[in-house]
Amino acid sequence: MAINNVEALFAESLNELELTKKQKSVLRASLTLFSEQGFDRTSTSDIARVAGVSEGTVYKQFKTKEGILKALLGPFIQQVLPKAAGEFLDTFANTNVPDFETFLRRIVADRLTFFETNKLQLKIFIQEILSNSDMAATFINKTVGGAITRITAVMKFYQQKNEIVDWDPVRIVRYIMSTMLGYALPNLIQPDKKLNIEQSTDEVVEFIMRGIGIKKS
Amino acid sequence: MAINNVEALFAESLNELELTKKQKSVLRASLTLFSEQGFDRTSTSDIARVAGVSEGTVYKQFKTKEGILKALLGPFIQQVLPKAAGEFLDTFANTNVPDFETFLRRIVADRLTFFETNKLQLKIFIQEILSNSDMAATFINKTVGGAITRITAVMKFYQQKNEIVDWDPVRIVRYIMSTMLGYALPNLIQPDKKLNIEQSTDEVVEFIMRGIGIKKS
Amino acid sequence: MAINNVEALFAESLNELELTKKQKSVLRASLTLFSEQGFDRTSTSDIARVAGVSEGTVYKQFKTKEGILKALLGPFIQQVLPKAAGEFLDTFANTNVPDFETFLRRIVADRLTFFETNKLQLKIFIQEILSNSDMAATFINKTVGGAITRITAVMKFYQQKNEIVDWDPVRIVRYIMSTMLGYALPNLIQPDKKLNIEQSTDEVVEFIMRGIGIKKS
Amino acid sequence: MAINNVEALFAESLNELELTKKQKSVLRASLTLFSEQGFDRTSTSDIARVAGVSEGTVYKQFKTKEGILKALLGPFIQQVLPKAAGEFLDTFANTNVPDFETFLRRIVADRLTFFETNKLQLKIFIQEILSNSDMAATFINKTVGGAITRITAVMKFYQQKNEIVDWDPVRIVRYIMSTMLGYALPNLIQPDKKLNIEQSTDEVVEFIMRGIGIKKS
DNA sequence: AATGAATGAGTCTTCATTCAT
DNA sequence: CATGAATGAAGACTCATTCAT
Repeated sequence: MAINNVEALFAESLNELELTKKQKSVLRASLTLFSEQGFDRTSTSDIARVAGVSEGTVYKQFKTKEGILKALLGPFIQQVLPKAAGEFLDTFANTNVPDFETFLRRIVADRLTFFETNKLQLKIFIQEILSNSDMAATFINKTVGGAITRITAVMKFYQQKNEIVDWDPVRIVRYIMSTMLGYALPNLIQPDKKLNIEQSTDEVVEFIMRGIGIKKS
Repeated sequence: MAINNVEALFAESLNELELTKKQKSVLRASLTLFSEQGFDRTSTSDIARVAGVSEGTVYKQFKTKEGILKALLGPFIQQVLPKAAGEFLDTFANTNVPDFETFLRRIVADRLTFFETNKLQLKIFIQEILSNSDMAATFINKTVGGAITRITAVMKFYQQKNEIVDWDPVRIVRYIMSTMLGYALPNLIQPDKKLNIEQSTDEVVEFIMRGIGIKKS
Repeated sequence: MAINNVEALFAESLNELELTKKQKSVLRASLTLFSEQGFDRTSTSDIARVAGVSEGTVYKQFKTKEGILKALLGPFIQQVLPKAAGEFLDTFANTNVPDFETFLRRIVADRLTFFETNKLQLKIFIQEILSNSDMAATFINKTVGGAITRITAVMKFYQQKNEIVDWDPVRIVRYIMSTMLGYALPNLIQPDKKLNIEQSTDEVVEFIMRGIGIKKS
Repeated sequence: MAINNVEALFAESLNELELTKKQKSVLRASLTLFSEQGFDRTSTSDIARVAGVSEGTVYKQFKTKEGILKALLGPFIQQVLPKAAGEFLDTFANTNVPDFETFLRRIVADRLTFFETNKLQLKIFIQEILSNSDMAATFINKTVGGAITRITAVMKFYQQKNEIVDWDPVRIVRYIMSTMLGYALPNLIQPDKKLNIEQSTDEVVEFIMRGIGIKKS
């Protein structure tokens, strides 16, 4: 069964929910099971068993199985890009505008930490995006669109300062993201392995700076 | 239902099968449906309907639903990395060893073409890898392991020629792959859009060469 | 779920119950919901919500969902026929025995008023009788049987006075009841429409008197 | 769960369905069970067991439990009133217009036979009408409305011939129907008892003719 | 070879009922 | 007394798979 109201995914927030201990246990069990086996291969009786509650309890707070998915992914999605964008803006709010490498390092470290913290949600999110075209479309429209505009502004700023190459900002963002993804992806497939954030950040920044930076003579 | 014998996925090859017109139609329908909705959200009756055959016919050649998946992914998986590795070896078989950029351009163009051609299989493959840990483990053991060894040799070769930075070859391969992935991924989510192979190759190579290349003075 | 102890339905009386404001609210909500959607399509949580109480409160007074039904129908059933029979007896207690038309008019007006007042209970009662054979059997045995005897006596009285045709009293009662039913039934289906008691009584009596009356020459 | 597409009930006809032996068995079992226990108190596993088939088979032809209900009631509803109305028209197609008593006797015998033959469907139909307001509304709009017009014409015809009293035709029809109902209803509650059509018809006609007929002097 | 009716285990979901707070 | 979280037994429905025709 496909997810009907993907819109709702982006509207609700987990924080607003009053969750009892058992209901949190349901979410924890669902997070594990969905990420390990996928949404469709996880039955609600699996969830109940792992959460140590009855199946009825699973449905008390989350009216449907999809409801659990929404409760898990909603807060996640709201932070994937928006927070990054917020970070950019905060950066400019500071009078001390950093050089691009400092800026990049901050972003990369922040996002790698976010990915590592939300590894399981990210895995579930990707699973859904690959088998639910609505999900993908809505995500792109609601989330990606707005972020691109702001990020582009940042890139142009550093391009004018002649710190990075004069490529299409979208292209630059693509490289930053895909390089980070190169470090994050293997950990999605084997979630028990932990990402070394510091080293990864150093490596990503080193590579990206070579790839798009401009050496001042 | 999880896939039981992932091992078998790597053993069988579609080529060995004698397929009638109707059976090919079943595979074509399955490829489309699996990639659009995911394996679990696709029912065998969906497949039969889209393929224009009876459900009985679906089960004539492919004993189970998983059998269809194996028939689709088996040949694909055997080519994801192995063929790339083969390409490397062929390169060395030639006496005319090219410079790294030429070598890189050939690999990138080849793999981007492969991804574009096998977009749907790739999408299904990723879906499975994310919800079937057996699949991931077997893939890594059987396929990735062997490729790494050979690729490492190639990288070291060019490092000794001082054409690329002296980083861990695995790290370099990670960047090459993730940069390509940055171009391929959006097309997985929206498979109707076609990748401009030439331009993408140019851009990938340009970025990678800046990122890991060493300018000869 | 079928009703187990229909017997009990006829034993208990609502009057014996001490009902708090909230419990009356439960009964009122149940009456509305049962009559609109039927007993089975009404959930106890619906009742609790409409009554503005918690589900626990619903079960405080009425041990089971069937208990609510019994509380609603018990008093109703005890009045459907018995009171009519009582009416007959009272009539004879009077020394002024009325002519049949007067007698009939009194009965019809009384029963139509009763139906109109207890429209919702009647609707629920019919629903139950049609899907609960125990209910029907018990009702006939306990309630109808006794009434018939007394009513027969009344009919024979008027037949001997040569006011009505000499048909089987059961047949005559059938016509009286079915003619009244002809006016009551449409209002069961559309309970918001109100029955015009006076006009209906006039019409019923006019028709019945033509049908079974004997003109004195 | 209420019935969603009552409209469909009136559109489809059982005759159009190709039913296998087992599927007919499902309908037969459903007819019995629904009429005995009611729609809601009958589970699909009950139906399967009584029909001697698997639960899957129940759902092969009738996509939902409601689908079975529609298959049972659709053909019934199309004949409740329409056929009666058709009968009237056919009567007028004959040059030998019968007197009202002959006409009435024909109608009553026909409808009592219909009720007796379709006793179980009628019982189910009434159950549904009492717990599904959509059902009632649609039935009245689609079926009753049209019939009234034609029946009214017939009544006026006999009124002009001075054979029956000059009451509102709707009122007359009400008496005819409710008197018949008086004979049919007890058999709904105890469906194993068979209605004596001939005697019932005689009695109904005798009573109705007294009630609305006009004696020619 | 092909069909599609038939199967039955398994899934999501509802709901009457209980009980700790 | 009142609450509502928790339970678990059904119930409607799906679907991979089989097999007689």
